[in-house]
Amino acid sequence: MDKREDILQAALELFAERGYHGTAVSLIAEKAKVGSGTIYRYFQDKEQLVNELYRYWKTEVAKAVKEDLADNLPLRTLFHETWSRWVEFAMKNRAAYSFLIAHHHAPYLDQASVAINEKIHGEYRIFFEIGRQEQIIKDINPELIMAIVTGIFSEMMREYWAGHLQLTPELIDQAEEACWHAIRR
Amino acid sequence: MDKREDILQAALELFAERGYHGTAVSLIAEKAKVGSGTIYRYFQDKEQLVNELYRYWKTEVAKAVKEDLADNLPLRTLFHETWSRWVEFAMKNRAAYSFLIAHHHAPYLDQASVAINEKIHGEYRIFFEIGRQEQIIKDINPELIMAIVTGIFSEMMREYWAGHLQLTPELIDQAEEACWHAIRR
DNA sequence: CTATCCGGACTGAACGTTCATTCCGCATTA
DNA sequence: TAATGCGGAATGAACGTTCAGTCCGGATAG
Repeated sequence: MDKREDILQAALELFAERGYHGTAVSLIAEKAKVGSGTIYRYFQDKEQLVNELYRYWKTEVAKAVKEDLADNLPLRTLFHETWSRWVEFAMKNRAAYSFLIAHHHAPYLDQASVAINEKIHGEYRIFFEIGRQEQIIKDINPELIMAIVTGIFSEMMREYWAGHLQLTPELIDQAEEACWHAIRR
Repeated sequence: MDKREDILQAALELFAERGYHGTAVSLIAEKAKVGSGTIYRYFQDKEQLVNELYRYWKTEVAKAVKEDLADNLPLRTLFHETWSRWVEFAMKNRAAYSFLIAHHHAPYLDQASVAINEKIHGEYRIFFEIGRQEQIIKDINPELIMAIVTGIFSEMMREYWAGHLQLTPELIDQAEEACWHAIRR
């Protein structure tokens, strides 16, 4: 019984559902089945808790997307593989992905969290920059390419979680293809 | 000097920047230069205030996008016109658009707000459904089409406001074209 | 083996602060 | 004078955080 894990898990779910300011520390304690004081044995304060969560899951997604990924795949194949893994992660870890997009630009994220964010963002962007040079991807600002891909993906997940969209394998493929049409030359 | 307007404007900017739970009523009062009690002369409580704001601006965007819009335009032209108006609105009313996307699925939105949401959502979707029948738009779930378009658009604005993207007229056109490529047949 | 002791993980009541909301007296207008 | 609009101090609930005390498993003493 790892209390630190229990606290992180409870906080993740509550922050994802109710937001940072909408979640009282006592509520996290209750859900994690610990005394509220215990939270302060593991985390300096509420802000450190949310940052630790953010960095942990941001890194987890990046790991899940990258691991055992053959390099020198053609870009279209790489895109397909990445898209699939992203979907798989988001569906397996709804609270985590939901938490990440909700806190993406939150003012209480500290320097370290912002740094991790930019690092990972850059790792994805580089692929589109290469594709652009190879004239596979549209000749437009790679930041816009990133916005298109992440925008489509996160909105699709939001609508799925809101119950407006059924994520069948066909729909996931259709979304991927549409996304590719948006960014390919 | 209309205090009700002052309160709505102050609340809009604060909610957009700091979120609902992150904004104290006293802060709204200070920014609007009224006593905190005055807010309760115009609004039942904080929740009614946020809902009134939401419905007001949701309706405003819809109006701005629709007004004086010729019907029987070809869908591609209609899409261009809508995209342009949407951009114009978002840039002229940063706080309002930012507020709207931040509170899109918030749990404190009441029935009336959700109803307006669905009504306007449906008005947009119908165009894509027609385009689908006319075989101009991809033969996929119209909700996915909606998610693609709103996802690209709102992510683009977020990145612009975060300072990561310069919204030049060319970039706006490029984004529109990319978005069209995603959804056209 | 049993009894006693001990460190520190843990709890939750309590603290000071901040919150949303109410209340009341003053100012303004009629 | 009476009625209304308003500001901001007052109120109590809820917040994040603290801390005195409890509990428990293992070390020590008998």
